[in-house]
Order: sequence, then C-alpha cells, then structure tokens
Amino acid sequence: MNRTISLEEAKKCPIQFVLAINDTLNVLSGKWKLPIIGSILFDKKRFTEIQRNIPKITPRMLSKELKELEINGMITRTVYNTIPVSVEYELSPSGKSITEVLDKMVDWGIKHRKAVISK
Amino acid sequence: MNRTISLEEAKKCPIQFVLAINDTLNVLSGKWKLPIIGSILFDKKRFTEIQRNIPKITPRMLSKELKELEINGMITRTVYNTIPVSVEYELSPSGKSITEVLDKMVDWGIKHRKAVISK
DNA sequence: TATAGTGGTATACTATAGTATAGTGCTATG
DNA sequence: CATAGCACTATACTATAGTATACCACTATA
Repeated sequence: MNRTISLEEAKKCPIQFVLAINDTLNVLSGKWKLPIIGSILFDKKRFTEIQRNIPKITPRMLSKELKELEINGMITRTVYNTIPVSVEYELSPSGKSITEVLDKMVDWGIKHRKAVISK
Repeated sequence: MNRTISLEEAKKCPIQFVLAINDTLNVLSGKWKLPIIGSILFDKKRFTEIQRNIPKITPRMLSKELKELEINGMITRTVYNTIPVSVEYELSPSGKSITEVLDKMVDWGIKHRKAVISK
C-alpha cells in the first residue's frame, strides 16, 4: 500500500466524519452529562430523582444540562398536567444507543490503562 | 427479566467502567486533541508540521496538549540530537487504537444526526 | 549581517464552564 | 397556617480553558 494514497484519502473523507465525532463528543462533554445519562439509562426519572442520584449537582446545572441534552435529541422531556406539574426525563432511542459508544470507551479505557501501567 | 435486578447490577459494576469512560473522554477532551491526533494518525510528525496542519493553534496550546497526550500515554516524543534538535511526535500503539472508539463515534454521530433531523 | 526556520516558553489576557446561594409558584400534609 | 416537596430560575461569583503577543537559543541560507 502506498502511504501517500492513504493520506490523500484521509484528506478527502473526514469533514463529515469529524463533524460526527464532534457531535458524539458534545453530547458527552462536561462534568455532568455522563452521570445524567447514567441516571436515566435504565428508566425515565423526574428532576428531583436525578438530583438525588447525583448528590453534588446543583439544580442550575441539572436544568442546564437537561436542556442541552434535549436540544441535542438525547432525551425527551414529558410534562404531565397533574397539579402541580410533574416532569419526566427519558433517553430517546438514539440517546439509548450511545451505550454502543460507551461500551467501546470502556474497552479502550481499560485496555489503555493496562498498556500504560505495564510500561 | 426483573428490572430491579438490572438496576442492582448496574449499581455494582460501574465504578471501574465509569473510570475507563472518563479516561477515554479525557484523551479526547478540549478543542485541540482530536485535530492533533488526526494530524499524527498516519505518520509521525514534527512540532512545526503539526502546527502547519492545524493553522489556528498557538504554539502554547500545541505544546500543552502534546505534553498532556504524552503523560496520558497517547503519544511518544522522540528527540534527535541533530543540531539544532529535531523532535518527532508519534501515536503510541494504544494511541493508534483510539480509532476503534472514533469509528464507533462516527457511526453513532451519523446515525444520531439522521434520527434527530428526521423527527 | 539580516532573515527565516525549528521547538518551544512567558506573561497577560478573555471566554467558557461550573459553583454557591437564594428565591419562585404551586400544593399536599401536619 | 407553617413546613416540606416539586421543578425550576436568578444573580453573582470562581475556576478552568483557550487566546494573543512577544520572546528564547540555536543554525542555515541569502
């Protein structure tokens, strides 16, 4: 294989690939997105339940991150017109499928840690 | 399957899993790590070459990020005692294997974008 | 001798991310 | 009628990430 050809190929493809990677990194970035996703991974939860799951998060940050995740299509927010209102947050199907990426991250992270420690 | 059991399981495992995910996120976090990794993905490069690949990066940030990536075992830094010195940066084997994760991120990112646009 | 290139560092700044604390409107419960 | 819970918002702050600009020692080339 000619190395210059793979380099040329590399320069042709990656625009939309880089965008896709950045999309993925964005829904996981920051201190709280992963704990929030973890909290609602197995079942939908209400604001205060998530807050109790993540003891150190402030309501400001939880509110901010939930909004961002909703805008990015990761979660759905459902308001029930009880009195007073109750609100449920749930991962979208696409949001749930982030586990595919997280699984790979677990694999790589463990493998990498071993590789780094062993030398 | 009993939902309460999977929840209990979920609460037992994840400590080292979460650490592994955080390790992975850390080597990709920030504005410049991905461009730098991309720049040396196919072959090792010198400081100024990487800088030319990433036009808007300042030498301060490039230096800082390269150091961090080296500390995290992602890249190796080789100094040749030419006069003046030349320095080469190269992805470690473990660093190269981050492509497994990036590939999954591309897949998910593209799939997610389609899912979000279509609704 | 001036200019440019290599591989950076130093200092000072701005912008973004995250924290702390208080308070909102609503209602059920004691 | 005070307290507590729900789902937040507002304001002000600190900390971290990133930028701008200048500079360093070294050497080859014009």
